[in-house]
Amino acid sequence: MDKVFNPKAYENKLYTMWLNKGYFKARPDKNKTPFTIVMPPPNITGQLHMGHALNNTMQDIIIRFKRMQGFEALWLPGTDHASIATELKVAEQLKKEGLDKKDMSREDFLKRAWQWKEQYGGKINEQLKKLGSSCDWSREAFTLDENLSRAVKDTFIKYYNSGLIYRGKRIINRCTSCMTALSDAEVEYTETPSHLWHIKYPYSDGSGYIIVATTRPETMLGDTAVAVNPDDTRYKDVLDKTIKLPLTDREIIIVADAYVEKDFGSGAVKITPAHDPNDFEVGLRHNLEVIKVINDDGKMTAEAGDGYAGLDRFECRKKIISDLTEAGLLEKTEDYTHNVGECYRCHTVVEPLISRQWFLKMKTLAQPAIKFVKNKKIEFVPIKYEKTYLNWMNNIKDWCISRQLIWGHRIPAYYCDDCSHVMVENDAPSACSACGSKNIRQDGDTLDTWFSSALWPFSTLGYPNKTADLDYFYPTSVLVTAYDIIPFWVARMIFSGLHFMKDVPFSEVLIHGIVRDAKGQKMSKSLGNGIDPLELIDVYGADALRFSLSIGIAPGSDTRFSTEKIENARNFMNKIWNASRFVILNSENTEIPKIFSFRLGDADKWIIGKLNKTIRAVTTSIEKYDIGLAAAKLYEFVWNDFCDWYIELSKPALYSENAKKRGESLAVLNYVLVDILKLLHPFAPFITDEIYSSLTDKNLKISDSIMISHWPEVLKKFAVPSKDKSFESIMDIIKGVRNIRAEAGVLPSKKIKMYIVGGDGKYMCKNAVYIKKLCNAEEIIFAADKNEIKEKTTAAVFDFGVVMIPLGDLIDIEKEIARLTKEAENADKEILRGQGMLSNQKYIEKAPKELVEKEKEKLESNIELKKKLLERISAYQE
RNA sequence: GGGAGCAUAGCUCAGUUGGGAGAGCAUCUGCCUUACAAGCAGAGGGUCACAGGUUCGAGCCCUGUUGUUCCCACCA
Repeated sequence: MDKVFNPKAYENKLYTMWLNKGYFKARPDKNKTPFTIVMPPPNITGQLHMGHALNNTMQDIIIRFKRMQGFEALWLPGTDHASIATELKVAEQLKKEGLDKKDMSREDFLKRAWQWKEQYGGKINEQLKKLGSSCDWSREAFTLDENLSRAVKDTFIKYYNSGLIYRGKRIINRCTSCMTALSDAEVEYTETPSHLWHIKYPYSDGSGYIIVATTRPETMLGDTAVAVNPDDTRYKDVLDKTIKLPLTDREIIIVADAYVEKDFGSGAVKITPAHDPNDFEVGLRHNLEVIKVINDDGKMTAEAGDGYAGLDRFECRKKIISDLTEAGLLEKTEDYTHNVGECYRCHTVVEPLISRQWFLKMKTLAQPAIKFVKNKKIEFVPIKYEKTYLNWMNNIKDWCISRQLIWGHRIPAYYCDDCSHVMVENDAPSACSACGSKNIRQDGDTLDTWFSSALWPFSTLGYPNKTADLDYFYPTSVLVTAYDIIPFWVARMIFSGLHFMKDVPFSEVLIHGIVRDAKGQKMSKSLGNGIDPLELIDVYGADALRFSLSIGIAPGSDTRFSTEKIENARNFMNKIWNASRFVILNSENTEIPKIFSFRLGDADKWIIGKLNKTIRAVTTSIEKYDIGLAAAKLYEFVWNDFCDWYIELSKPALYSENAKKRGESLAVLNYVLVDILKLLHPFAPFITDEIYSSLTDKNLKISDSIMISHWPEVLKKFAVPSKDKSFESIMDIIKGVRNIRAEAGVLPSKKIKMYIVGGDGKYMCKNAVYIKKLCNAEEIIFAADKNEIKEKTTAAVFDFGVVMIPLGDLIDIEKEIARLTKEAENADKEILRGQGMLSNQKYIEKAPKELVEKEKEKLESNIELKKKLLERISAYQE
């Protein structure tokens, strides 16, 4: 083993070894229980960020744990084609070469897109490998793969044939920059300061005007009515009037509709059915004309009229305002802040406009998706996210699934140019099934990327074919993802899985938070506060990064990342490295007996009892997916119990001449160490395997790699640490003496003499070697009679007795009395508290018996402690 | 407008069915003690947001208040 902890020396080597040995591979095995995780596929455009690092660390911890527990553990990786994001990237690249997507054929563009994918698309997978991800790369999937594309076509056709997919003209969100429709989920709203313009709409008969308020005056060119609330008495008499729509030569009507709020603005609303979802509904109810004045590219259409047609929508807005002002029709302009929808990819303001698109009907699909979650066939961890999910599912609207993009799954719909017949089929029909015409063309649109992501848990396992994989690994076990894509992805996988597989896609959904920076801000490109996980791996090592992301996270909560955290994790790795080095170096050339073939010492029993407790805590915590707690328990055990105490306790034996004692001590050290490495392996796979391969104790069952070793089990014999003269009392003495030494300013190198008065002399005598070593004492006199101690001493007082230390001139009697008096006061408080509780009849009756017993014991020990303290104090005062 | 969460040490956060408040970092003191100074030993530091209630007992359960964060809806 290297003297210095240096993760770079072994990380790549080990990963290659794991890959070559095929440890990540999973295959159906009837003798084993499957445990499956499908990786949330990162976008091919993606660079590994801290969110990925957290997400994949959690999955890797779970999958490595289950693998060690003996499950057939499959972690299935892959990437998502990310239509919008990729198309943007490719178009950008083309632009640099002076090319324009618009001038290219579909085939040429696709060729470039695939080239781009080959060149840059695999990057993120290489990054995931650096993190140590133990996924089965032989199964790596891509949403545009042949198999997955077949699944997309198959499901589209099945939906269509069962009437769940329809094509219709609806208001959709249009990104005028990406030039495509977006689903509701793909629109992000941000509060934006703007204005509310109050416009006078004159009646045609010249009898005055009605005032309407709007945030989007340019849409007035497409107004086909003004609506008022039917109960609004102010407008009762104008309902049969018409309005001369300003800046146009059209006359529009006034309708009464309950959608209008009487109390907002003037109580009259301009209705633009082509550019607002609510207006569209009003239009349907009143049979209004639909006039589209804004085009797919955000420019005004010909119908906007002379002077406006061809203008950009925001230019048009300015012109409308100035024209209205000129005409004296602008009543007032108010400052107004409201939510404006933006494209989630490029942040262009989305334009709601009427358009013919493909939709998936959601109401019927949502029903089982709600039921299975409510019945706990799918459980959210933590449970609170069930509400987020149900809230979304209960209020679901039809899903606009068509996109005006090239990079994606082309919609398998064909139109007859002669009779307009629509055919939805797997392969292009050669002739129209209605009129026999050969003039057939395929729909030019592709599907929303999330349509293929929704099939991920079964498309990656072979669907639509009935494969052995699908049979064995589906439904998958747990889905691990951040809360921000519950609607986008989790919800859609659930209804898709239920519809096509007739079974849930996973039985548990583990939701984690997002990684924020040290100040608690979201990491983002625009803020420039993102941290590159690869740079962290380079500096601190992958294990440190993983551990810093695991420790102290609470399920479902956001976590802050800071250099302090990863430094602390790195220090922990260093600690493990050095503790292991200590054990391994001492084991060299030593005959080590089998553990339990000899009588364990009290310290050994203590550490094995602690180990047992840790095994149980870590195992149950990971099983509950409480990764943060599991990591914290391990940290505490390894650093505080094993390193700070047990290794120190083992030194007297290791440095003694007694070969038998040396061997026995090493047997325990190796035994505990190997379990520590195993427990830690899911969190820190590299360092644990590197150390594991250096272990030399032949009694340990060492496999080729810790990856394929067995998860530690609780030893029944030590399940409950024996309550005897528990070793903790020895530790208490050590702590007490160390405290006194520090307080009195005794140099650590100075050897002291100790008298122990009272207590179980035999037990303490047996463990004297530890006290001596850890207190740096040269002489301990047990069961001393305090009357015979003639030296001036300072004392550590316990309920069982007193430890007296002659410190000569270092002793300050005044301070000593003050310290002991304070301790006595504390003991007194405790006594009063205990007596109060125990004299409470109701407490005695209702509290659990063990607790009352414990309370009694405590009271007795405090009374004893106080007595001893008072004795000491009076001895000083004499 | 609807919903969810959070409020505990200077900072970041744990706290498992209610049974004497914890960790890491930071601070202070002393140490190169042959695994580790990326370390060791010791110390200080909290009215568990506020007000009520339930209980023998509340950081934890209930009600309300205040502050704060997020999600959904998108009233022009």
